[in-house]
Order: sequence, then C-alpha cells, then structure tokens
Amino acid sequence: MSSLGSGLNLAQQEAVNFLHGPCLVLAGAGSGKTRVITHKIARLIQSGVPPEQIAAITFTNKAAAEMRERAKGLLMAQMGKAGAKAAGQVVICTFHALGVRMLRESGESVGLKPQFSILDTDDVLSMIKDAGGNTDNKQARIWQWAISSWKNAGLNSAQAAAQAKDEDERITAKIMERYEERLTAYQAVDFDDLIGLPLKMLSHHEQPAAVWREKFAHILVDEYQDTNAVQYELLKKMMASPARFTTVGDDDQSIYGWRGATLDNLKKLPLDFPALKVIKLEQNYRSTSAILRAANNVIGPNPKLFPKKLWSDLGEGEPVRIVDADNEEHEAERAVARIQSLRAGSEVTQGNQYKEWKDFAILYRANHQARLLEQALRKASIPYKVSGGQSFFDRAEIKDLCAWLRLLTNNDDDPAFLRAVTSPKRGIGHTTLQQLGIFASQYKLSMFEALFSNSLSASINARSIGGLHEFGRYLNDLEYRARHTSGFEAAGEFLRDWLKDIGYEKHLFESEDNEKLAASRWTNVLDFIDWMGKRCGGQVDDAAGLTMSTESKSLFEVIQTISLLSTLTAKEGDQNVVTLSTLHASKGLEWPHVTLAGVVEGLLPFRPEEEDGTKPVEGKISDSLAARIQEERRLMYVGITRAQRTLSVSYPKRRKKGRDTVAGIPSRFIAEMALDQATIKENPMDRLAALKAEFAKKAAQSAAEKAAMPI
DNA sequence: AGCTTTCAACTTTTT
DNA sequence: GTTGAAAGCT
Repeated sequence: MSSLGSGLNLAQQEAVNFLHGPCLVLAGAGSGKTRVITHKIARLIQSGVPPEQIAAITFTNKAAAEMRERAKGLLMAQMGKAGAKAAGQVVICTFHALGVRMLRESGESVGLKPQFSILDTDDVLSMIKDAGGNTDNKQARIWQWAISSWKNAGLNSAQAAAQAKDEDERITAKIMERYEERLTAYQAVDFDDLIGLPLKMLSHHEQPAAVWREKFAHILVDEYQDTNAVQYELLKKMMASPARFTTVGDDDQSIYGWRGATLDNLKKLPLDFPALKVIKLEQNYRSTSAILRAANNVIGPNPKLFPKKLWSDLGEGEPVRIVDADNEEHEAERAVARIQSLRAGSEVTQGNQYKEWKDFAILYRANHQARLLEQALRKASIPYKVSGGQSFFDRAEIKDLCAWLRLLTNNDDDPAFLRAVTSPKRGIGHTTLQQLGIFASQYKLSMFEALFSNSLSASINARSIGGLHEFGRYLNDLEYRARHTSGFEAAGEFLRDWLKDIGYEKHLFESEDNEKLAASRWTNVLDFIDWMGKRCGGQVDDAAGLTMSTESKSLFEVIQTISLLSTLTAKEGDQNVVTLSTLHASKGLEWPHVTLAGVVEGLLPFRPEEEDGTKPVEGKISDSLAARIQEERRLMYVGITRAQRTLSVSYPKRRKKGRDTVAGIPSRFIAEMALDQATIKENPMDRLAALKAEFAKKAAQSAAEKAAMPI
C-alpha cells in the first residue's frame, strides 16, 4: 500500500489518483473534502508536477491558510523537509489574491499600473455616492449592489445600459459608467475587478493569456458551488488544453446565490468538459445517522443536479430534538438550558464526552438573533464568541492607517488621499479639498500631483497651500523611507515613527470623548502595526499566499496586499467558548452539539415583509420564489450537517413584530426533516440529457440577445 | 426650519 | 447594538 492511499476511502482515492484530466468531486458535507484536496496536491507533486505549477484556489483567506497548513503537514510527513519546501511553492490562495497577482504582473494590457490600489466596500460606496451627485447612503447602496451584481454577471456599463429594462436601470448604468471612469483615473480596482479584469486580460490579449495558460499544470478549486459566472470564465481561460483540474464542491451547500454564485457552473462542467470524471463522496465522517437522515430528508425536495445520499457508520445516535419555546427570550433560555444539561451529562448516553464549551454552537439565520442568545448566555455566565461581526479591518482607525499606506504605494489613489489628508485633521478643510479636486480634474491630475502645481495658487489661498505642501513633502519622504524598509525590526520602527509624526494617538484621544473607547482604538492601532511588522519579517503565514512565508518582505509588498485581508491571523481557534454564528458563517465548521434557533416561517425560510412576491427585490435579476426557497432549504441543510453528535432545532411559538406579537409558525423544514421521503428516483443519464437540452436552449437564447446588442 | 431625541426594526458576507 | 426614520423641541 502506498503511503499516499493510506486513510482514504475508495472514492477519495479515486479522486486523488485521477491526475490527467478534468475532475469534479462532489463532496457531501463532512465527507473529507479538504483531505482530498491536500492529498491530491501531494500526489501531484509525487508524480513529478513541479509544485509551483499547482494552484489551489479558495474563497477565503482562512480556507487558504488551513489548506496550506494541512498540505505542509502532509508533505512533510511524506517527504520530510523537501516536502515542506515543496508545499511552500504551491500556489494556495483566494480567487482574489490570484487576480491581484495576475494584474500586478501583467495588468498593463488592461490599463493598470502595477501599483494600483484595491478599494474596499466603503471606498466604493463613497465613490458611487460621489458619482451619483452626493446622494444619500441608501440610494448609493442600492446602486452599489446593482453594479456589483452586473459585474459579477460579466457586464460592463455599456452592456448593462444595453440590457437595461427600465429607467431605473438606465440611471444605474449611467452611474456605473461614471464609477468606472473614476476607477480608471484613480488607478484603483474594486473586488469584482480582481476577477473581471484578469478575465478581460486573458480574453483580449494573447500574450498574457499564453503566459497564464501555461503557468499551471493543475488547478484545484475549493467550494466550487460558490463560484460566479466571471470566476468560471476566468478558470476556463486559465486551463491549458487538454484541461487538467479538480473542482470540489457540493450543490446542496450552495448558499451564496444572492451574491452571484451560480449552480450553472456546476451544470455546465460536464458539457464544457466531456471527459469530466465525476466522483461522489457520500460517506460522512462527521454526524450520526439520525442527524444525516434529517439532513437527507430536508434536502430531498430540492431538484438534484447530481443525486447523492450521505451515510455514516457512526451509529444511530441521539434523536434530533424539536424544541418549541413560548417566545424568543424563552427560546434563548432553552438553548442555554440544553447546553447546561448536556454538560451535566444526564441527558445523553452517546457523545457525552464532548462537554467543553467549545463543543457547543448555536446557529441562526440573521445576525440580530444573536442578541437575545448573548443575553441568555451572559446571564448563565457561559463564555461565548459571536463569529462574524465587524472585521478588524473595518474599524475606522485601521482604515485611516490603510489609507495612508495605500497612498504611499499609489499616489493616484484619490480616495486614499482624501482620507489620509484629513486623519488626523491638519487644518485642511472641506473647501480646500473641493478646490483641489476641481483643479485636479481640470488638469487631469491626481490630487496628490495637483498639490505641487504652481498654478494652484490661483484657486486656493496661500495658507491652505502651505498645509498641502507640508503634507505632500511629508508623504514623499515617507514613501522614500517605506521603499527602503524591510524586515521585522525596521518595519516596526518605521511604523511607530510614522504614527508619532502624524500624532495619531493624540488624535484618537482628542476626537473621542469616551476615553475607554479611544484607548481600545489605540490598542487596535498597536496590534495593527505589530501585525504589519511581523508580516514584513515573514513571521506570519502569508494569508495572501503569493510568496513563500519564510521570506522577508518589503514593507511595500505587504502594504499592497492589505486590502485583501479581513482577519488577523492571530488568536482565535482554540478558545474554549460556545460559538454563536449565522448559518452562512457556519459552513465548513462542525461542533459535537448544535442548536438551530429561530427555525420559524418568515425567518427560515426567510421572507421579506411584503408577502405574495408582488414586489420584486430591488435591482436584483429575477430570481423566482421557488429558487429562493431552494436556497433557504440548502441553508437549513448546511445547519443540520454542522452537528456531530446531537442536534436540536427550536422555534418560538410567539414572536414580536412591532408592538404586537404574532404566532410563530414552525418552519416547513422542521416537518420535512422528520418525513421519510428522500428516495431519489431520477436516473442520472436522463438528467444529463435534460441538461444538454437546457443549455442548448439557453445558448440559442443568448446568441439571439447578443445579435440584438449593438456592442 | 433645523436640530435633538426617541423608537423601532433589523437577511445572508467575502474579497 | 446600531442605524434610520419619525416625532418633538427650540
């Protein structure tokens, strides 16, 4: 027996050993998906593929970090030190990080300088607000959402305008056009561009296309069901011919349709790649049979792309419990009581060795549900954490600092300029900046460039110009120093000096009455520069996955990937506390004991206020009610399959709605869970024929639409 | 009219 | 716990 096959079941081995063609692994919940990917990376290396020609693509930095860790462990066990080195050379990163890399290396063909900036959602919002003539946040958000949806479907403003169905959409397309112009002027890209622009590049420019087609001998894609239309097109463009890839996913766990993910990508795969090898992983190593039965039953009513049925040999286990509470407070109390009684050990016979706080999770549909649960847990003195919530990088103080750093690396980045020049305040006010902005756009300069112009004195008074010049000179000096800084010590010193220079600590305490809050902000700042320093010194795993983690990086390189990171790779993980999490955020995680709370009609499945679907959701392309319910059903399925040993599902019999309380109707999914109807009747061969017909029809349709389009 | 205060409502989230 | 909107106050 080869050391590689060890510990893998037959289906897993088949997936790992199929090296020379297109491969789709349908990995049911808890079926050892990450195992397959990491083993396959190892197998590819062992078969002689150079590690740097292997790419494993994920959606989150966390998933990338975990995969890197596990691949390293595995390769080290198999090949010792050489294995660890090889693991470091494999490109394991997010879609977006890969996009950044492609654009930094060959983005010139789509009009990007290598030092372009990456905007986060807030920057984008204020730019769209600006492009829309300073509208209110609400309208700007609607536009932002619509523009992003178009981008994720692969449309630019011209194409969007051409297909606009009403006045609203035409206006949105107009805003989008202005937004695009600003992005170009600022040498900035948004997150959607990190996928869209590489695709554009590979589609229209043969030279980079050839380079990137030859770059990877094998591409692995994690959570394939979460890919959107643009991501799929990009993947296809990166494939050599004949294609060799491994996509791993589960159509039943597709819960991100609302942000552009489409199961079409899964449907198209066997059609676009006729040689596709489809492998199903149906053995679940996570949950008891009782839990899996509930899961299979819930997902049963959904149409099946690739029928599969999970099974496990962990035994029947405890029955799934349905808990009906009097109201939402009571529901929270009962969830807490359940944790306490499981810990006391009187209730379960099986699985009661799992009694630590970290063995418990309470999952729910919407963030606001966490509040009551938090209260109940605090009342019972149970330690907990709420997963998700505001990200470290969303905090104002961190964004201030990031704006400075972005401006250092890209002087054209006007949004960063505006933020940096006013934080902290330096006597340069709204009027001055407005005049500078007008002047800059007149002469087609960035604001930073405009600031040194001699003709500026015509429009701005001398005192303000003095302030601007001082800022500009300081920034130039800072940039020079940053370029020549690398390594842990030097970077830390640079960052501390900088904060001192700009008086940031003083600024925090002066602009905030609440001293405690200011102090915690300052702590965040210190954490931030510490973390930056460590990244420069190569002491932190490179979450962007672009370079080897042991190398010392220049401060400049570190700054350029900051926008992609949302989590500090520090702490987390091993704290022994109860987890509160949304169902969405729970995907990929597992706990011995899980409670699903608030499983009530209206919340899960979710239904917005206006019932009967007369009013379509703003901006969104027609997604039918049925499709929405199906995604909600998958969400329930994800929730159920998080549980290893015990699962309890609760709902309130009465819930608050405004001033009055209304009856809480138990979710239809609760009934579905208990029904024993999940037999799959469909013949997979018929399904393939049906798919082919469906796509032939769609292709004809879109061809007709294209012909009608002027572009 | 422009400001403050109160009151209720609250999809899902990553890059 | 936060945000946005409506009511109330100066």
